[in-house]
Amino acid sequence: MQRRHPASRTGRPRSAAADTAILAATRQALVDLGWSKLTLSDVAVRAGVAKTTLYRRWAGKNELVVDAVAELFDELTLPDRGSLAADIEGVVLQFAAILARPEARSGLMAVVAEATRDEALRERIRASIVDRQKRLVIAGRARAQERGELPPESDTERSARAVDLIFDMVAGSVVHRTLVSNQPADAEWVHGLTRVLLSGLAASAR
Amino acid sequence: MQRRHPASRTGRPRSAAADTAILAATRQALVDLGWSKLTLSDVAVRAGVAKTTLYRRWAGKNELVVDAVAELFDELTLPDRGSLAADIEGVVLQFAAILARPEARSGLMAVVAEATRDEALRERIRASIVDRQKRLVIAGRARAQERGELPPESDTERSARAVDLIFDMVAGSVVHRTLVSNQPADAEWVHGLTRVLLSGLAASAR
DNA sequence: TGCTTTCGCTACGAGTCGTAGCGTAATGGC
DNA sequence: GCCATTACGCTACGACTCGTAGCGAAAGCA
Repeated sequence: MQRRHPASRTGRPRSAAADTAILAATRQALVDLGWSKLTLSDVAVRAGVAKTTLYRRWAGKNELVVDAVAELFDELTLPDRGSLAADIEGVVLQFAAILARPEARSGLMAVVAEATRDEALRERIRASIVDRQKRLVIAGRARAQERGELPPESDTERSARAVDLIFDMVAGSVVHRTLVSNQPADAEWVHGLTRVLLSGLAASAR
Repeated sequence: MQRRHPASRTGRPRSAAADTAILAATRQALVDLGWSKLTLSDVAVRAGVAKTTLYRRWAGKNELVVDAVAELFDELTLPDRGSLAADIEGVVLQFAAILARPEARSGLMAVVAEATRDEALRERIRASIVDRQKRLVIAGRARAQERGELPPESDTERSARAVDLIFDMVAGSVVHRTLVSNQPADAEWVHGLTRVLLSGLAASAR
């Protein structure tokens, strides 16, 4: 994840177990305390390591929480349910389930907020969360094109723009529903979202 | 905005000019310092009031920034451009312009993040920002139904769900595009968003 | 002129931050 | 086995911010 000396072969190696414990402790602290009251001292105690060890590995609270939250989204998979609509509903429901967890809710928005004034942090978020999960949109789109549900797209630039748009729409809608409107992204809501996404407002209203 | 004694007629009245100055100073501090480095002491100096005055009027940083940011969104209007698509594009571009301003970027996401662990703050955000702007969706939908672009809806509950869904999709998409993907919600992007919103993915891809 | 509330100012204890310094532990090279 | 190197645990520290208390002065209203 963060190798400063790619070929550092001498000296005592960093404890991999400490990484795991620290990231887990960070998530638990997010659950118990939330972003604003989370302190690195507290995380260190929970993880059973010294506070200085945290500062040796991460630049600060922002970077630590990004890494801790990023792991949450790695469990996302794209199920094959036979149709584009069903595939979308499946992955969106997984995404919603993650966002329902308190460590994701309080952590994700906070680092995004911090990132508005920190270019390096933005890049870290994009690399370890956003781009990492964009694979789902790409795979789903390709599968739908194979099925004939979406027309094939030869222009790679147009294709990239479409993927970006879909990702912003899907992720943005679920995040806004969950964190701003503060209402559950349950099966019924996801069904409505999928219908609008595929057929548009006029058609989905019948 | 926050009248503790609705009929307090005696004593020295609170300075309305101070409110204006404090909220403006808060926005400027968000521009200069961002959320995390913004302190109430600093805002007090900028506004030319004592720090204690701030604590007499607002419970803390969260509530102050919500009020300061909420004013930004009051300038939103729904232009009548003749078609639903054009109306949507118009209001979304306004929304994007506000979100491009640094005081909105750093303030909005931060208070939303804080609100994940603060029910009262969630309610304050919902009342002074979300529900307040939902009027735009309701008005735009009604106008489209008059034009015949959308079928009329008699069931009020279904109608409310539709409004909520549209609001989450539009606001969420723009916020995600602007703050997470960190790319401009320009005319071309908004055009693509509107097309998917109205016609769906399959149709919009042609 | 009194009564009431707000305002500006100062001072304060409590808590957090990030770092420096030091001795110890765990590797790989020789 | 010994040494160079790096990571670790621990303590202590100055700097900073927080939110509040206490006071006298100011600005309204009767």
